[in-house]
Amino acid sequence: MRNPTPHTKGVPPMRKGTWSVDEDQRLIAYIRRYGIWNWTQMSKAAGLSRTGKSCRLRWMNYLRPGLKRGKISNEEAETIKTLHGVLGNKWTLIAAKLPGRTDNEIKNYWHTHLSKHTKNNDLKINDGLQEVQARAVESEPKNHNLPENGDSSLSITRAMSDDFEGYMGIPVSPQLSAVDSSSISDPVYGTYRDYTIEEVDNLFESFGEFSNYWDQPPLSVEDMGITVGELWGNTYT
DNA sequence: AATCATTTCAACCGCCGAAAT
DNA sequence: TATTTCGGCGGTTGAAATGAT
Repeated sequence: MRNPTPHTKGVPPMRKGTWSVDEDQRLIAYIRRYGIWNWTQMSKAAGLSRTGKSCRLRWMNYLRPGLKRGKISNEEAETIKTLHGVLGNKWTLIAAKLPGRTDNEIKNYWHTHLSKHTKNNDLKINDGLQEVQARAVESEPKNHNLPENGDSSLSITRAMSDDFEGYMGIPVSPQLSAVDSSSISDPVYGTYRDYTIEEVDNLFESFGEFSNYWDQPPLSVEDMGITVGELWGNTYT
């Protein structure tokens, strides 16, 4: 754990740096049990001394189900190179075309493997770029159901991303054409959702044992019944 | 085997827009 | 309406891992 935050008067100290196994277990167990609703409150309820942002980042980039973790394949690298040529540093949009990869992972890969080798690739795809851009602008906003005053630049970027599959022949996973961060599929536990506050309140009311949850100390990791080696069927250190 | 240099990548930061208060 | 909070994004950092000497 590098750079621990010094205690500031009146402000609870927050942990920073590398996540411990215990912290991972707590976050996973909490989300398995209660889902995702408010990262700041979830952190407290799970007994973590982490900011909500830190929890969200850890979950999205490392703990959530469906991440590949392995090396970027040649095919994936080609997709990243090509899409980056069209979209630029739109890491989230590029990641949406690569199943199981995070924007952070792709950004890292770009900087460490590709950024210095892209001059030729940029030239190669430049011919197609203008046509894709023109088509995206022309189709905006009527094909994307945007309000009149919507963010047309973002829509155009999305349109270019969608169109690029057809234009450049890049394979796109069907499930990713409509990636929605509000639902996450887990082969064992089904689908998680981002709950609204109302939904959480209703949930808590409907389950008597949770009605006084906020007054209770967090469950121990043992009570949560999760051990290292069982996390999403993977082992990690 | 020891030391120094380079690379990798997990996690932080600041900024911003949207939603809540 | 103004302010605060939250979460998403892209840029950046620096410890750990890996490679070179």
